[in-house]
Amino acid sequence: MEELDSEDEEDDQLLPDLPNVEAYDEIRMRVAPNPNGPWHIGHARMPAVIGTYKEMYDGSFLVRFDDTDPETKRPDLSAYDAILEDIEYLGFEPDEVMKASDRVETYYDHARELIEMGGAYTCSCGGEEFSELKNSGKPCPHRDKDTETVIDEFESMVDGDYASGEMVLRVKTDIEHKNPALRDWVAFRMVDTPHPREEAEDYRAWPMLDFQSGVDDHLTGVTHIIRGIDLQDSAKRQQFVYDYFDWEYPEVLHWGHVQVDEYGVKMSTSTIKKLIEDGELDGWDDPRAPTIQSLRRRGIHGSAIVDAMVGLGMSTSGVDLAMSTIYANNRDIVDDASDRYFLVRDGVEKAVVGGPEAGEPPLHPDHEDRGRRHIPVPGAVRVESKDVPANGERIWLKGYGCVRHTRDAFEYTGDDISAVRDEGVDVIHWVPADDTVSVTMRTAEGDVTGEAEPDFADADVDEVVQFERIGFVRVDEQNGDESVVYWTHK
RNA sequence: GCUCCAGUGGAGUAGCGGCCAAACUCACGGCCCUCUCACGGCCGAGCCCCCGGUUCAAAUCCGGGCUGGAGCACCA
Repeated sequence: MEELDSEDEEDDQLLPDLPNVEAYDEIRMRVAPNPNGPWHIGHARMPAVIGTYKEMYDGSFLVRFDDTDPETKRPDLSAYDAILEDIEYLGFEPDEVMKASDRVETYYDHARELIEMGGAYTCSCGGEEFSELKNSGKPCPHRDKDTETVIDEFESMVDGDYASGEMVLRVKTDIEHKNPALRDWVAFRMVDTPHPREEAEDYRAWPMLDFQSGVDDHLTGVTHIIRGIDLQDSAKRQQFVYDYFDWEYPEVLHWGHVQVDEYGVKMSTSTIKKLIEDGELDGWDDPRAPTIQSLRRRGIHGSAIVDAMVGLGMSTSGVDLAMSTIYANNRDIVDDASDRYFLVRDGVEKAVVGGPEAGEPPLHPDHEDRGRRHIPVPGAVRVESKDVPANGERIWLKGYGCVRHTRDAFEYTGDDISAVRDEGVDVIHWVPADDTVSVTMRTAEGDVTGEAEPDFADADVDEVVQFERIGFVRVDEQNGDESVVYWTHK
């Protein structure tokens, strides 16, 4: 019974326990992005889960930019900082930051050591040629070169004496291994294109992910690796290197791919980059882009994203993340603080006959103490065309009173709320016919324009407000009678 | 073809031998509250992929199948 009680206390933990935590003094993890662009929403899962585990175990994590491909997945120089900013916005602080392209000499040293141990060989087979041998479980003729030749050829690789494709260094694994994915994989290859970072532009022999990452994980004391199922075989590949060096492989967990609904744009860094280059998107923070920067500009809090990502758990199957989950999380955070205003899109002007000179709805229905807005009625108001009642019918202008649609005007019929409570009159939002604030609302479906009530000019840039009956928005620009807002969610 | 991995309401997760004709979050529908279609409250919705087996007892264990995903790159 005592055992049950003590277990109950940890019953509501967010994520399943990491394996074998007792074996380590400190749980250490890493986030290893390729800096080929700012992050899309799916990337948030890395810091969200790893950061949460860090908190659970009072551990640490480092950010390591795996930027060892200057060509195919060429690093974007601005992405290094952009990614670190994304992580900070999500609410996490890395304990350390490093770049693989700063550590190339370390990889060379380990390659030399591996060669000395007979664990690697230089190979000049063409890709297809080798693939055929490999698939039939046959070694290539280079496999049995003597160590000296291998060292010489590797140094030539390091010196940049070969062109791309001429020579690689392979790890000697098991050419007959039942899983073809593990047979004698490439550890280093030649790349003609210089690395975009000045510090690394002279290197031509670049390590492949499995070598670089395997060496780094050990050298940086990583105890737990969490990565996608696309890297399922990586641990098994890297195990060969670990065996040569007599290292202990960290614990590994894999998760499936995250798919996000609601976007027309494919969630891939290269796709988004192309759309921006082609001018289809205005930038990484375009509201139509499925990126972290975009959500940020829309006024979504990092923790709303993090909670949704953590909620996906650690399943290895592919998962669909509904944006509505992020929105619901964010609404929880934002609703109480957001002041209310009226915005009328697609407005129709109606003269108001009779009635007071202004309406005064509260800034927030649950917080009368915040005060009221003042919306003048200069003889006419503007309402959304879909809200105009049929002729002869009544409608309640929120914070103002009841009007009847007669001929082409609104005739004031009083402020007895029983019209709404007992007689079923609908309540709508409205703005004065003049002196409104022109608003451009940027949404994932494109820009929407409208007129906001005068007091909306008081809303500060960066503030999240709710346009009643429309949704929440983040104020992006305020210029007196003109304003740009970004759609947050309903 | 070879090798891995997974399969619980619309989405996600939890449960991992009896307390489970299944819990939670989001979505959806309905009702209530409300001068917002926000917030809040209540209700609805699953034969736990299939077939066998083990067991007094299976969503939970075992075998087979089916379906889905991933890898077999000089990408990460």
